[in-house]
This record gives sequence, structure tokens and C-alpha cells, in this order.
Amino acid sequence: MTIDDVAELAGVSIKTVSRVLNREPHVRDSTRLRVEAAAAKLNYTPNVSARALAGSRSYLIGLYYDNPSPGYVGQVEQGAMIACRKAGYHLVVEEMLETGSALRESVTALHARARLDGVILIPPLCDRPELLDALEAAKAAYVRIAPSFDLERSPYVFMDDRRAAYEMTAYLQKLGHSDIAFIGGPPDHVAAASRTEGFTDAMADAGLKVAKGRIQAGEFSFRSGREAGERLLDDPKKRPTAIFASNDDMALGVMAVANRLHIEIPNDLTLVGFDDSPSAQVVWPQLTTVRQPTAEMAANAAEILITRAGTEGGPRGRRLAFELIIRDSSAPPRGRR
Amino acid sequence: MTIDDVAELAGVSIKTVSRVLNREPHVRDSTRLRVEAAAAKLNYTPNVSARALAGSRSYLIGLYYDNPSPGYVGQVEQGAMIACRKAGYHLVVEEMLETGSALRESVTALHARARLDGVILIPPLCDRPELLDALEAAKAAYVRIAPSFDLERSPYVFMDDRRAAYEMTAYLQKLGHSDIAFIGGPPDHVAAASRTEGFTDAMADAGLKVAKGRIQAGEFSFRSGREAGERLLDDPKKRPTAIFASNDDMALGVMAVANRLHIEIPNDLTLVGFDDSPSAQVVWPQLTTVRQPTAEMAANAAEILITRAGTEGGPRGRRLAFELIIRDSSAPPRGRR
DNA sequence: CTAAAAGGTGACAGCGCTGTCGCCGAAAGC
DNA sequence: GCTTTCGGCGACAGCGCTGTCACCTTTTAG
Repeated sequence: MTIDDVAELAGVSIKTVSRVLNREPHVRDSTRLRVEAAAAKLNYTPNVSARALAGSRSYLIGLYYDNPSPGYVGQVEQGAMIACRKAGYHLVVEEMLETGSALRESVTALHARARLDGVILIPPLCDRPELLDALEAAKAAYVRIAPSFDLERSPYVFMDDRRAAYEMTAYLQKLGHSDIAFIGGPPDHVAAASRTEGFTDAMADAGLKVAKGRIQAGEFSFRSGREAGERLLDDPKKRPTAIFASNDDMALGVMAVANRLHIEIPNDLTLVGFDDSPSAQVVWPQLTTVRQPTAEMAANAAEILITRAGTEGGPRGRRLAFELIIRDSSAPPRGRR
Repeated sequence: MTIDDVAELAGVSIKTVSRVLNREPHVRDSTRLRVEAAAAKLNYTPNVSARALAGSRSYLIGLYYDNPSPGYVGQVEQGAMIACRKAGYHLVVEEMLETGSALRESVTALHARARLDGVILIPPLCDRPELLDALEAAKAAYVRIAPSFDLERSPYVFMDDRRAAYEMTAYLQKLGHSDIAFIGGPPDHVAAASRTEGFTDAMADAGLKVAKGRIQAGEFSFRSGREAGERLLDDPKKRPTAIFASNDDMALGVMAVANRLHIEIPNDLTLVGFDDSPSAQVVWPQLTTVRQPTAEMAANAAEILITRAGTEGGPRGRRLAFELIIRDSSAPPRGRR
């Protein structure tokens, strides 16, 4: 089953069939319909390898990651995959654990052997300058998801972390909390910094003072969340009524501490996270958190690559909306019920 | 950078380079070395599309899934990817949410356009007869991971669920537990049935009676675990000292119930799971469980596909070893400390 | 009403590799 | 010593498509 069969059945040359398949202009409508009918009748689908070899497109989009969180990667994958499938593309997933020149080499080799039409980069991999260098050297198009720096260097998609943190904080205030602690992420992480900013801005706008020690540094890991939780909860007299961890893993760390100290969530302590990772629903009580539009961001990234948008000038970033997910780990403080 | 460059540098024809690259025989060792040196010097990697078009192999392995658990899929992916990379293959991931004839059609279309060298199928997708039919019709090689039936139909890899459940039960007995409850999985799921069998066998071999109601049915979901947990724990007088949930999600369901009822794990109740899913480490206390060699199974599956093993007769199944992961959710019962 | 532009189509040459076949020389058999 | 085998290598023809260019037909402009 090749293009020749379709051409013969439609009574045109293979080139015309090719034109129809690729939605090129300069084909009479009647011809186009004839060809489409023939292709449909034969249930014909063009061969990807031949297209890739002859043309420039490979119909493959790469997804590179080094993120150890399978939930996050899975969501990205799914979003990207759906967008790919719509356009007849396929998704090639590659884990990139190397760093430095090894990373550079393996990317170069990869692109020499399979010319991907584009690559999606997710954090923290997307913030590796050597990767971007290698990709650019290989003339590969790439889109970053939630990158932290060099925003003008490539198209990217992101969500408004600051605003999300702001609204989550406002939600806690509306519940009646005023002594709210915050656990931040790595300071060099732009999204983390935005979340912290959103929190402090919301507190300031509400006229609430943030006492010393109420903002704890974290690393986005379960362990760092546990440590910050210990610092915040150890002294029964100095406990905040709510803790806002700037990602779910850290929130789970706090939850472990609370369990150990027999602090009941949400009765004794309101705890909220950020990311809506899969574990957020698996713990008890289920975690109030912010849903990142991970799958949508990935789908957008794939679309940008497929349509070759972002090649022209114009805004490089595409912002997507977040969503507050209210579950069982948040409630009004004791005095307010 | 093409094969011609290498041929020229090595002073041979492109066909000889091709032979060396494909490890074909009938090449003098000295020639082979010259070619390899030239290829290394030029940092040459053959073009996948051209190979696919000219030869029969596409150097692509598909991974099809419909499993909603991102942790599991992620592990499979990683194992398969590593095996692929070693052999210069790439992994194409596709989610297959369709069923029935829609599934058949989309698989057929997929294989018409991209001739994958092989496909890895993971549960529960690997137990869809229509999928297997479509794959066979498309003459695609496939390997199943932990399939439930028709074992002779294709090569597959699996682990010994019965033995793993047996050993976990023996471990609980050794801790001093004798009143152990078990939460099973869907009865039509072969692995689930094996786990139940391992549990009952271990109890019988230890001369322990399993009281009525001590074996609860589950669905492998968080929710079904919670429900089974409620049935087992609701009456304070009739609680078992240990619960063995036949997967981690259900164990987490039980844990949620225990939290709600203020039953302390592991002091008041030992709770163990099965799978070593990522969440098992994120909850508090961390869950004692059985590690499935998920990544290894996937790697083995990829290898079988790449080496075209399993084409000849011989055993279709490849068994891999499991591992007991002892964490903090298991301890001797109260009376024994 | 004629020239130029645009619309519509096909012939043909590759894309970068592998499969087939055929040639040459060296080892093996009589 | 002569044939036969086979190891070692290259020429050549595609794999199934797309890009280029050339050709013819219709429109549009002047």
C-alpha cells in the first residue's frame, strides 16, 4: 500500500496525492476530493520514514526530561501526546541524566541520527544552558515549559505562579487565618521565587505582618518539607494556624511531621500545597493545592512545535491559567469555627 | 555528514561501512577497525529514517499503555528506554484509551504509518484480545509485561507474584503476627489471584487459620482499599494485628482509614503493600512493600524485541526476581515487644 | 485583445541507507 | 595443479516519499 495506489485510483500523479496529503495549495477542489476519497477508500496512511527521509519533517516530537517525579512527567507526556496525535505526530521520550559535555554529546548524537521536528523541555532540564546550546547547534526547534531564565531565548509556556500563590494565600486569609507560614523553594528557581512573592504580596495587601521565621527555605523535596515542618511545629506555643508549602512534596513532608506530633489536619493546622501532584489525592486528608495546567502546557508546547509558531517574532511566552483545588486539608482556624 | 564521508575516510565503499555498522559478517578485521575508527573520528551516527526506509527495521520500539498510574508507566518507560538506548533504538510512547474496534483501527493506522520494530504492552492493556489481534494482523512483534492470559500467544516477562506474597506473609509471621488480614485484587487478574494464593499458602504452611472476613476483595484502587480497611478496622474488638494489601494504592486507602480512626501504624497495626509505587515513600510512615522489578521487566521486554528473541520456539516467559522492601509501616504486634 | 500572472499538474531527481548480485582472490578439496 | 568453495568487497537498484522545475491552462491586468 503506497502512494502510487492512491494516485492510480484517483487518476492523478503521486505528486498531486502528496500535495493533498500535505494540505498544500494549488490543487483544484474537485481533484482534492477525488484524492481524499481514494485515500480513504484504501485506508492509506503515508509512511513516516519515507516522509522523513525525503522531506524535512520527521513527524516526531521529542520530550526530554530529567525530572525524577513520574507524576509530573506522566502528565506532560499525556498532554504532549494528545496534541501530537491530533496532528499525526509521534512522541519520542528520552531521559537525559547526563550533564555538561556528556549531555551536549548525547544530544548531538541523538539529533544526528533522528531529526526530530522539535523538542519539549521540562524543568529542571530546561534550565541547562549546555542543553540549549547543543540543541541550537543541532538546529533543533525547542519549546521550554516553565523555564527559569533566558526567557527570550526560545518559545516557552508557563503559568502565573505569583498570582496562584497570591490567590491561595487570599483563600487562607478568607478562611480566617492570619498567622500563615510559608515554605519556599530553591531561590534560583524563578517559579519558586514568584510563589514566595505572591505569598508576601498577598500578606502585605491584607495588612498582615509576616513574623520572623514564618518564611522557611525549602528545596521542593519531601525531606526539606519535613525539616521545615519541624522548625515550624516543634514548639507547641509558636505554631502557625496554617502552612502554605510551595509544592506538594514539601507539604507531604509537613504532613508527616504533623502526624508524628499528633497534630490533626485540618482541625489543628491547615496545610496547603502547590502542584496537585498525584500523591496529593492519595494522602489523608487529601491536600488542598494549586493545579498546574501541566498537560495543557505540554499540549501547547507540542502545538507550537508542530505549527512552527514562535519562529516569527512576537511574544515568546504563552501563559496558561491555574486552578485552586480545595480539598480536605484546609479549614478555618480553631477560634473561627 | 553521511555514510559517504565515512566510506571515503576509511577508503572503502559505503556498503562496507554499512556492513560494519550493522555488525554483519564477511568483513576483514583490519577493514572493520579502519571503518570504526573513521566513524568515531567523524562522530558519525546513521540516519534512522533512511535505515528504516531502506531496510526493514525502524529502530523504534513502541510502548502502549492505558494504565492510569503514572508511577508505574514511568518506571516501565525508564527501563525500556535504557535498553533501547543501549542498542541505538528509540522509544515511542502511545496511550491507548480506545477499546474494541476503535482500538483495532487506531493500532492498524499507527502501524501502517510507522513500522515499529516491536511493541511493549503493559497491564491492563496487554490483556485486550482485540489489541493482540490488531497487532498480529499488522505483523507487529510484541512483548507483554505481566499478562493475565493466553500466555502462549506471545513472549512475555513477569515476576513470581505468588512467591512474593508468600514471602511477605512469612515476614509478617516472623514478626510475630498471626491474625493477618489480606486485601485481594480483581479476581480475573492473574497476578492478583497469585498474590492471594501466596498469602493463603503461607498461612496454611505456618499452620495458621485465616478467619472468615480476613480476606477482603479489592479493586487495586485507593477507594477500594479504604472500603476494605473500614470493614476490617471499624470494630475495635475485631481488628487484625496486620493487614497485607495486595497493592500499594489499597494500602494507602487503609492508611487513610487508620489515620481517621487514630490507629497508629505500626504501633497498633502493621500495614504492608505490594508494588513499591512512588507514593509508598511519600506517606508517613513509609510503607513496607514488595518491589516489582518493573524497570527490569520493561528492559527485558525491549531486549527481547530488539534481539528478536522469542521468535524461535522455547519458553515464552521470562521470570524476574522481586524484592521485599522493609520500611516503617511494619513492626511486631503489641504483645510481642 | 494580448501579455502577464496565477492556478493546477506531472516528470524527475534525489533523501541516506540496505538488499541483491556479481566480481576477485585466497583457501580448500581432488 | 586445477577446480571448487567461500570470505571479502563494491556497483547498483531501489525503499516511499517530497522538492524543484517545467509545462499547460485559466484568470487578471492594461
